[in-house]
Amino acid sequence: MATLDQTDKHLLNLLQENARFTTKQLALKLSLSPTAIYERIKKLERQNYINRYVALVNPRKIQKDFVAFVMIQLKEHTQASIAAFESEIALIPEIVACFHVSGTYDYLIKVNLDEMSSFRNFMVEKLTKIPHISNTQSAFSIKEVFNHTALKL
Amino acid sequence: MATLDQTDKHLLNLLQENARFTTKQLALKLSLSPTAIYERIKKLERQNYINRYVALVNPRKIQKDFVAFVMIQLKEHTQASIAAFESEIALIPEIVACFHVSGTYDYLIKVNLDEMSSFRNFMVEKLTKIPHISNTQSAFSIKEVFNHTALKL
DNA sequence: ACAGATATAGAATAATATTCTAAATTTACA
DNA sequence: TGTAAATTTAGAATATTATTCTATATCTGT
Repeated sequence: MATLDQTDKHLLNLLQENARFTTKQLALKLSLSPTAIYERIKKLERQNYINRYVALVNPRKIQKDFVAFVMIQLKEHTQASIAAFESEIALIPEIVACFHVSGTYDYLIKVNLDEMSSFRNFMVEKLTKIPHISNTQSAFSIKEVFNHTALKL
Repeated sequence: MATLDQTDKHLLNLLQENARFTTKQLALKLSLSPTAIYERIKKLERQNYINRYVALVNPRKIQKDFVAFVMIQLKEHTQASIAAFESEIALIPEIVACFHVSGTYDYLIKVNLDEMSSFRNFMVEKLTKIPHISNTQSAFSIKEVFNHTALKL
C-alpha cells in the first residue's frame, strides 16, 4: 500500500510547518488543484501519516520556559515496577516527555516549569515521592537552540 | 496587559489538543458564541500565546521512529566555538532538537532515524565530522512513554 | 495496447471563518 | 459608589474555505 510520492512529502513538510495553509494556497505551491490537495491530505490522514493538528503555545508567555532534563534510575526493573512508575509519571503535568532509554539510567524526562525554585519543589514534592526511583541526575536547559516538531521528508 | 482568564486557558488547552476544533465546537464547549471564541483566539495569536499551528506526523509511518539522545561536550567554550557548533548542528535534519544544558556535557540533542544502523552512519559521517566536539555519550529510546506538545494550563 | 483503478480539475454545495453593528459587560477612576 | 470609556459578546451578513460530486485524465498491471 501507498508509497509517498514527492508531492505527498512536500505536502507533509508544508503542513508540519503551518497547518493553516488552505488547500488553495497549497495548490498554488504544488501546481495542483485544491481538490487534488484536499484528497491527498485526507488520504494522509486516513493512512495515519498525519496523527493530528495542534496549536503550539509559547512557553515563555505562560511562565513555563524553565526546562530541566532528569535521568532516572529505578530500584528494580520488574514489569510491575516499570508499569507503576510509568503510570505515576503520566499524572504529573510538569513532565512533558518521558522516554525509556538505554544506558546507566532507565528514563529520561523533560520538565517544564516557571523557574529554578519550582524545580526544587518538583523534585521534593512530586518526583521523589514516586516509589521505585533509585536515583536521579538533572541537567538544566541554558538555551533551547531549536526544538522542532517537524520531521523533514 | 492581558492576564488570561479561565476561558482563555481552557481554549489554549483545547487548541493544543486539537487545532481543528471549529469556533462553533469550541463555543459549545465553553458556552460562548462563535464570535467570542473567534475574537479570543485572534487575541491569543496577536499576543503570541499561540505561536503557530502544525500537523504532527507519525514517525513510524515515515521510518523515523528510532530515537537517540546524544550528550555532547565541546573542546572549548568560547563564544566562537559555541556559535559555530550551533550553526553546524542546525544543518543536520536528523537532529530534531538541541538544548544547551548545564552539567558535564554542554549539549543534549535528539535524533530521529530509521534504525540503529543509521545511527552509526549519523555519528561517523555527520556528528563527529563537526569540529569543536570533544566527546559524546548516547542513549537510545527503548520506548517513548509519552511526548506531549501541549503545556497544561 | 487495454481494462480497471486511481488521481485530477472544475462546478456546485455546505460549512466555517471573518466582518460588522449594536447591546451587554467590565474597567478605570472621578 | 456612580459613571464614562473601553472591552467583550451575540447575532446577522458576507467572504472564504472545505467538502462533495461528476466527468475526464492519468496511471497500473497484465
